[in-house]
Amino acid sequence: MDEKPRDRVSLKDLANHIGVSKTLVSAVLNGKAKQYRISEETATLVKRAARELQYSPNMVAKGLRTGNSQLIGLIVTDISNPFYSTISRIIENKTNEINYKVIFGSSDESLVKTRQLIDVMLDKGVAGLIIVPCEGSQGMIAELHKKNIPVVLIDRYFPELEVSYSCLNNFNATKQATMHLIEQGYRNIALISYKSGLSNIRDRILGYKETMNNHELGEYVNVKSVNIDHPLPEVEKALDYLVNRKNAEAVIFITNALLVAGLRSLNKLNKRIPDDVAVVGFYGSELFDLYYSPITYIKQPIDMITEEAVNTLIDKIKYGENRKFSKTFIEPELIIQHSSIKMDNV
Amino acid sequence: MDEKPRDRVSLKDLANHIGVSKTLVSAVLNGKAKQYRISEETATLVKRAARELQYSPNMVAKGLRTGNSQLIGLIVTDISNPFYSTISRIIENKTNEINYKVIFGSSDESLVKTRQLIDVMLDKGVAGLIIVPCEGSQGMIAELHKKNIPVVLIDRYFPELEVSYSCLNNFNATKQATMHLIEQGYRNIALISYKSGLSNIRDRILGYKETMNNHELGEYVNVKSVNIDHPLPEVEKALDYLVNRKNAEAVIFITNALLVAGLRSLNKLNKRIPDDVAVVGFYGSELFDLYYSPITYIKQPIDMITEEAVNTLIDKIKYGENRKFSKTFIEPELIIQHSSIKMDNV
DNA sequence: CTGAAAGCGCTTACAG
DNA sequence: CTGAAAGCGCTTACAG
Repeated sequence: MDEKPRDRVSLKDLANHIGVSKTLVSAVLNGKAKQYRISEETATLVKRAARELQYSPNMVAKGLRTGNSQLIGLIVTDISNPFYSTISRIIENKTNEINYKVIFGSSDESLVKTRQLIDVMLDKGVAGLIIVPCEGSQGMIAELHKKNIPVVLIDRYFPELEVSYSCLNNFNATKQATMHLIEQGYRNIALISYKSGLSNIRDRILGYKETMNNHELGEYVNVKSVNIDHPLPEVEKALDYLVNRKNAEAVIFITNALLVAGLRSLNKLNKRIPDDVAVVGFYGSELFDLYYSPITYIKQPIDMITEEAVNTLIDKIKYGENRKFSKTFIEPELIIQHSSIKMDNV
Repeated sequence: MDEKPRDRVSLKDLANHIGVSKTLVSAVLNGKAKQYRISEETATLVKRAARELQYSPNMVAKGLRTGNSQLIGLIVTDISNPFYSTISRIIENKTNEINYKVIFGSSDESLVKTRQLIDVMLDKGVAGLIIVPCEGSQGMIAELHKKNIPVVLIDRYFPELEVSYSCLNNFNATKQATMHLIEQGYRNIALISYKSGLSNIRDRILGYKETMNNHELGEYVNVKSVNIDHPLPEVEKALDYLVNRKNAEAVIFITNALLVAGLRSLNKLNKRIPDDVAVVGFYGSELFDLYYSPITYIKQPIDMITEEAVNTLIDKIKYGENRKFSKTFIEPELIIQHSSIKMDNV
């Protein structure tokens, strides 16, 4: 109950200690000594005292006065998901360079949570936001943009919005994967996806479909979309149907979680990879390299995607270029391993 | 360059709009209407206006005035590490309930970075800190505690410090693992560890050694400690030595990263699990269940460890109980799978 | 070259 | 029941 004060020394303390005004100290410490034509000696005096008394400015007060909080808000789907925690780490590194800190929140794909997160982050005075937008959040995003709050989307975008974003080229991702399987000699190629209207999912499906059609394999196009919350049972059912009934020779899983569910299911169905069915995954843990059949997967250059997003946001914050609309698609890379190699060819 | 103002309505705006004082509005909105004996009608009037004008308080200003930032600082080793990102998520959930946000930082086991992170977090006015302390950081931690800043350690602790912490019972973790292997009939059991003086590593080694000694297997005690930065080559060398030269029948890997390196190495050395060598891991990804020999591992109840840490911190913040010293060890759980079963027994 | 004053948006004694 | 005033720790015109 008795909260002892944390005896930090304030600007005032420091000024009193030296016997000058707060204005002076503030100017010196903010590197404006020259601009204010403050004498060398006074400046060094102030700097030394600041060091000796271990003065460090109260950023809250500074933020209130200048309107600059040096804080960035990050809203992801779930920080405990390795993909998003990797993004977080890269954002941390990039923003640390310019002395910003990031506060984060997980939306769990919920509109309500997204709204709450945006609100409190704004209340905390974030200078800008990096958001992995959930389905149906275009209204909120547009609103932010209209209020002239710096915001950039990552991982997903809304084509109808002129809000900057940085994403994987998801269309090319599944195009590459499908091409690779076709080149291997597979014809009956299926794809397992989520029920979702998000841009990344949509583009991944599109890349697959168009590639199939362009190779006159339209008759084999087969997309099974499962529930995002508990994919396992539905993935199992879908695979049973695709492999046992439709004779699918290869399956593309368009997220990491779907791949995990897929591998479990294929084991259960007693299907060997790639002998019974070839597999291509997405993103992927290094652990898939240790699998009995190392998994071919689409690699996302997360660092490039994220760095682009951060750079864009910083530009907006620093130069107020919120009207500048930048869209970035980073190209994927297909890592070919054992799981997608047609054994007949070997 | 022309930064448009973000036209948020302030307390003053709101007060002027209704035609009352800021004091009044502030009191009502903070639920102190009764305390200040403000009439029902005025109160409802204020509340309605607040809603209509979409007033939301500037937490920065509020924080400056009250000294309460509603911000918690979290310092982990690396936010992109799944173990720490899971911790982050749990902290997020717990703190959201009481309207706190968390700002995070990764120390990379570096004292310099830890120091920097602590400093800026303090500058940002965090109400308290949750820290995974790196080796040699006891000085900084002690300093924080002396300054009466609420801090609780997680995952690791310093026995010489009276600073609250919440950790796994690491001693029992390896004790359980070792016991299990002994019960299976293994005698020549080795352990692979990091070169580190951190409490969690130390306790894990201790649990193994004591258990071995208590079963008169002291002659087999064999701890190989590798460099934390690039474990793979050293793990491979260690395993070659342990298995091929010392005839180790079972190996305990005391972190997730070591296990991954271990599995890679055993593949390379053409050793089958558990036929040639039994394996027990730590923490563990769900992907290990999919391995050709599903891995036995020590499970950390991360949620319990983390929730305890958060609760402790919140108590300190709310009730100023920084003198209360709480140490918590959460018991591990051994998940027994295929990799540690002695085939002779089957 | 240096300082007094106002103000960022709040809360909190205090007065009436 | 309500409001004027001071102050949290800063920065920034402005005056000298």
